[in-house]
Amino acid sequence: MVVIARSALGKLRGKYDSLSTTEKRIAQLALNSPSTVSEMTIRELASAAGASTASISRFVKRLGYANYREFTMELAHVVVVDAQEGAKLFKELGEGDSLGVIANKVFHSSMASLEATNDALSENDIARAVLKLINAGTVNFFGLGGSSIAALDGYHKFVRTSLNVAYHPDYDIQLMQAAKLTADDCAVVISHSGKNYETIQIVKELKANHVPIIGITSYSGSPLARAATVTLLSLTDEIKYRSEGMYSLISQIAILDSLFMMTVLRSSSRTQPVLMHVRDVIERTREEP
Amino acid sequence: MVVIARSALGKLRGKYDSLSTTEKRIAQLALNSPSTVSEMTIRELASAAGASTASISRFVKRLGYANYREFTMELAHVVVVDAQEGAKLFKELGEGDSLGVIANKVFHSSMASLEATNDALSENDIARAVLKLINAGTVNFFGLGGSSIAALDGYHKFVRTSLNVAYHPDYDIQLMQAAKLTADDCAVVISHSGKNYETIQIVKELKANHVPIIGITSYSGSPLARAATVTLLSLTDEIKYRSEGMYSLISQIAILDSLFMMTVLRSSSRTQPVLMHVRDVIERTREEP
DNA sequence: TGAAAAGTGAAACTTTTTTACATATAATTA
DNA sequence: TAATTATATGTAAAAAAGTTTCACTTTTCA
Repeated sequence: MVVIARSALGKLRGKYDSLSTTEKRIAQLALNSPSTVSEMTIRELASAAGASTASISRFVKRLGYANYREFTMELAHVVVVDAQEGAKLFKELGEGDSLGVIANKVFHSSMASLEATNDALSENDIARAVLKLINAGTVNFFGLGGSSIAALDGYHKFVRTSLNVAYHPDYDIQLMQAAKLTADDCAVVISHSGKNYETIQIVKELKANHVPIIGITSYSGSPLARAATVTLLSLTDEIKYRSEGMYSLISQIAILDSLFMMTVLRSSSRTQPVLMHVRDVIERTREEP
Repeated sequence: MVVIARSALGKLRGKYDSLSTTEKRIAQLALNSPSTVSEMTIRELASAAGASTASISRFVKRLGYANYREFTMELAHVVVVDAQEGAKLFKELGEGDSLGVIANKVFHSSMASLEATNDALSENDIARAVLKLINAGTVNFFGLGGSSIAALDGYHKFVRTSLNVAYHPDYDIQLMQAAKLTADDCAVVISHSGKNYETIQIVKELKANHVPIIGITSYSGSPLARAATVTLLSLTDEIKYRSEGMYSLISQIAILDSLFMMTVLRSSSRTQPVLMHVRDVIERTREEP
């Protein structure tokens, strides 16, 4: 027969009535403040309950534990479970938050953003994007302002592959670069809002040259999303931050990570040697040269 | 001050690198199967780890526990938490993986990295870092290679605050910049390995000038971590990737996000107006000018 | 009411954990 | 490179924690 294990508190309540006076006192303590008791030694509990250590020892065995330590361990479990049930959802960041709380909120928001972004990715779109990348003559990253960081990251990643990649932080150069591309190349355009004026100028230039565009943006209705050949959405957690664009960066980067890994794995035999070589170079720069 | 306790696994990961060989063996056991270890006596663990009971005792104290029992107790906590989140283990990426699977793995690894990083952050360290930032004459970001992206991101974020920030991608300029700083300034040095030769040169220069250093690295035992005034660990999921440093970027950025939010919220009245203003400027560049 | 049963604490005993000490090994410095 | 210092680790003794025995008390119930 399968017996569902009761929690420590359950056992205590269940057997409470069959306990002796001294043992009831002990049980009472454990029921009232399991967390405190879980941290006590057998002596401490004995003195707190006005009983002898021997009584405690017998008491826990009566409850079905092999020894005192097992008992305190289960009590601790109870505490954790309780604490977790009490954990509430994360709200907006407030000025009263302690540093630990702020860190938790930031991290969990980032994680939620990643989850949302991952959920929203369609395999179909990804496949189209990867194909464009693999077959492109040159892969060009475009991003301005906050998104320039993601674009730079994309460049850093893909430069390790056998693909020909290009990126320049300056807007004018990006625009000129866009003018030079053809339908055989591929452009990765990153913009949180998808409607930044300069970015759209670049997109127009690319469109004029029939360059395939992989757009990474947070808004599916934005000009960038509408103009792109393939749109990959970098979603952010619904939580409102003082500076919203900030949190799509991590999602943008994760999308680039994915594209990178896919590119590497897909064109494996072609890319692997280059990747290895680049990694070796990096390794060599560590410590004394 | 209320200190948010790090989880046992967080502490383990955080200090892992600075442990001795024997202690690493012990940590490994605890990381691999916390539930088993949590039920072991010190003798059992000692024999399982091929160490003496004395080593175990010292080991737990180094992690910050008062005694062995406290350690096993916390490990038990972890078990409960882990079990509740449901196991979501991902293996190494394989060439046979479909695109959807690759995306899932990448995203979940990033999320796991964020979780581990968050876990390993101690409120104490964060507080010290934020204080250094807020009171610094100028805040300077240093990062080379892959970490230059995180450094640039840090610059982008903090430039919105009322703090004076600086960053330049070029190594020589970074080095010169480091030479100009004083004890009144603050340096944020980012390096995945924490031992890149050029980065260490910068660190030495900073040390010579007594500049407070906030180090962001993945290895607690690295030269950067040892030299830094405050070290914040950007952990990565244990899963092995073809290109390991790649995945600490997201953790690095999340740490910077946290520092940014804290700085903003802490020095609220001083920062808020600037932040608003910068945001307005950004807003104005959207759509037709 | 009085024998058996159950409850209890003191103390002996066992096990577990910590600390002190000695030795080996690595790192540092003169 | 030798000397010195710091670090790492195990052995063993001390301390602490936990369990069991046993004698004594209280309760139960025929």
